[in-house]
Amino acid sequence: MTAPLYAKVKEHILEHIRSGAWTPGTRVPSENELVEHFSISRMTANRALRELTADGFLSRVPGVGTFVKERPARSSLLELRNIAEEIAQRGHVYAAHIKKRQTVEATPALAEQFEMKHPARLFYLVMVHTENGVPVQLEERHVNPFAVPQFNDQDFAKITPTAYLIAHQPVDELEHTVEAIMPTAEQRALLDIGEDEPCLALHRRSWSRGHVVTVATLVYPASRYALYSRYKTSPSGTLSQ
Amino acid sequence: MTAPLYAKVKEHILEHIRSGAWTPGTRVPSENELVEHFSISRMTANRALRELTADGFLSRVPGVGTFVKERPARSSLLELRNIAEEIAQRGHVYAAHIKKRQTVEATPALAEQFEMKHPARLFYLVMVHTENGVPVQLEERHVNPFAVPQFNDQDFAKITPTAYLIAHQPVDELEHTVEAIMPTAEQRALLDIGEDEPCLALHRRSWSRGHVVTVATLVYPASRYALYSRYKTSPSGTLSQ
DNA sequence: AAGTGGTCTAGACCACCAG
DNA sequence: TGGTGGTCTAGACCACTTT
Repeated sequence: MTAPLYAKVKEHILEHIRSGAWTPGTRVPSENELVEHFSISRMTANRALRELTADGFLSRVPGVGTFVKERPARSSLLELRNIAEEIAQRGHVYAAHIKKRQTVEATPALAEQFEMKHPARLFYLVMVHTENGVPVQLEERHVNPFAVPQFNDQDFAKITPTAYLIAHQPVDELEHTVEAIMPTAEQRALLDIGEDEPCLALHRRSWSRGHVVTVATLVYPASRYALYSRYKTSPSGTLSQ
Repeated sequence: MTAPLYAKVKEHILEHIRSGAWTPGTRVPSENELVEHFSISRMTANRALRELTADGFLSRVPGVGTFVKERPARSSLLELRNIAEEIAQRGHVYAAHIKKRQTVEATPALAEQFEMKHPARLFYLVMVHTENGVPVQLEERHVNPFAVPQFNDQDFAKITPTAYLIAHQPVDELEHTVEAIMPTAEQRALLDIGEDEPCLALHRRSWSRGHVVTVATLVYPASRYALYSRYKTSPSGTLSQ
């Protein structure tokens, strides 16, 4: 029932990082110090520190010590990740600001994106996600009300649209397009960036049970965000095309 | 100099998986069997199996055994695609222009990217890929000569660096970072674009057998290229996190 | 009952870095 | 020289599954 010792040690260290008590660069307790403090063997302390290092939270230097790692702002391209959690994982403060929330008539272009035969009404949402008060993502999203009727009733200060959609509709298929753009004046204002800063635009469509559920454009200021992915290929290695 | 015992055990198991001798579902040797076979302690065998499990190669069932994992349906925005084939598929004319081809001393930053303990010499290549005569990709690449000694002898007008590397080194792991940038004057000149055009920069590192083989930056003019992916999720659907 | 993985201990030797 | 991480050993107890 009770968690393994190495897990307790990991959690102890993670709490200090998440709370901000141990900032990047801070030296964390050495293996021997953990042995004393928790009355555990060195192998157990070693496992805790080694796994946190593999997870990217710490970096170790033989003969010197173990330190809290600087965590770059990166997001996985392979997964639908909840930006609120991602920011919280970095120990930073997340906040959401809703800018628009309407029901709109689909334009022909939108109807095509939603694979609709006849134009219909769509939920429309514009919000800005901030990390420590700095805008890092502008989200512009249309949602098919037939797929997720309750979508517009949610409090998106409490649950992000992505999290809500994941929880309520199984994602069967995903489409992503990434491009570099120069933001429009309106986008610049919402993200609070200068005139010459390019942005990354991530366009996402997701399907559930054969129907397009949502079409979203996520705009990231170049100076504040990069998309990241890392993965191991299968041993059989059918990676190349 | 010689590799740690747990690493040797991992490599031993990975070779059987890579070669196809142990297919998904196959039971791998138990900890006690590895203890006998390699004359190691159980903790060392345990570490090897535990790390391979964390890496996604194995799955363990207490009281039953350890098994080769089914390859997860893994698709990516960023598969390794051969740009020459991609352009040919569109029925357009592909051409490559080599701009630089040198052997350079690794800077400290590069040595770190290559996970080298001591700086060493690297192959360095800069080339421009064109579609119907228009530059669409600027490729700046460093290659670890220990991993691919013949790399610099190739004729990259006939085979792209990506295609050559795929053919000669199994890619075990890939890391991608995508960001929006304003190109430098040199990049602008090579890509023949105007002053105000942002670009997409795709940074790629690839590993083979635990070593970094190559570090590449691919720069795409925003007006001429976007990254695209579409895929179905696996039936088990562990997509969201 | 025998085998499996999951965890943990109390030592040990080594290479490395600091003062 | 003492502290650090990196590795390894030879035991141990436990919960669990299979036979």
